Amino acid sequence: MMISTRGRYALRIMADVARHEGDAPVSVREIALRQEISGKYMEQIISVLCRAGLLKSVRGAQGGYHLARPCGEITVGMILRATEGDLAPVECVADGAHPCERIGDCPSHAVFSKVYAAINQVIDGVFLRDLIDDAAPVPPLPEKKG
Amino acid sequence: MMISTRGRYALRIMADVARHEGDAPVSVREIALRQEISGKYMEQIISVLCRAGLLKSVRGAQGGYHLARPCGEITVGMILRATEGDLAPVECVADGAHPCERIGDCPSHAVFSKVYAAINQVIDGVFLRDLIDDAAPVPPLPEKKG
DNA sequence: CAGAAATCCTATTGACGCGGTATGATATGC
DNA sequence: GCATATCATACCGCGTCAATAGGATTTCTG
Repeated sequence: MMISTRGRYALRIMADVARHEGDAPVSVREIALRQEISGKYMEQIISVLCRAGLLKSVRGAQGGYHLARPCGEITVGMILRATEGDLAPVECVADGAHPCERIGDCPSHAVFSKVYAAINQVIDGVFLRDLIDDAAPVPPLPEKKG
Repeated sequence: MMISTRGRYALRIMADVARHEGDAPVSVREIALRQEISGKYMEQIISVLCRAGLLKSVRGAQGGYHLARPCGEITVGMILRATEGDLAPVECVADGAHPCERIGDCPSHAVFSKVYAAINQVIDGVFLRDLIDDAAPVPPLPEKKG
């Protein structure tokens, strides 16, 4: 299990916001209710997603979050990299990596590079749009407000 | 960096043993000298590789390890799974996994399944034989014995 | 048979990240 | 001005990682 809850929650959060996009921003409390994620923990994850330019916030009462870009332009790769960091199987094959000192005598480098490429190909090929299309219809928000 | 030193060391250990296969078994001390890995730590990793049926041990003086099977029959996947566990990106897509309770409403499941499949395809398609063919020629063992 | 050389086994340690909680500051709609 | 939000830190318990340590067991060799 190499993707932690941070990345998994981030996907669910982004999908939730995408599904409920509208005039009103989506608040942490709404998402927490629907997704059953600790609100406080979610704040931290959302903060990362904002800084990564994937969400934008509306402060104050009736505030919340919007997608910063349309869901057809946001990939799973962007979301996971923002929250998990680069998904390289080992450090020395990552994008901006300093090559390890054993390269040249490293039998495994080629394999890890292939793994890295395979992972990226998948996560960069799936968009947020695809996630919400595939998924089940919008679950009802518990009408606690009325 | 989702593959820890255990898995990476395991690959180097297996490659080292494969390269130096012969009548005499390969000892921890030899490997430690060539690969610059802590001998004591290596013992633990090797112990796992033995239990996984990838290495077999020869006990006592002049003992050491042999490949349990020819290097054309050992895949990178076998080695990594033995030392790292299943390389599933999340638990719920692993082979014998109990499906998570949110399946059906989980937008990410399909993506993670694809990632999982892509990883397995790579690591199950590369054999120990390939590793030692690709790599640099056998490095000399420091002649400390003479 | 004694001892050296090796594997085997288990316990311990320090550092670090993960998952979450707590507290408070700041901004804003009503 | 107050409730409702986001924003920013600090903190904590826990498990894993990467070793280290110490000793028990097996076996070749002289």
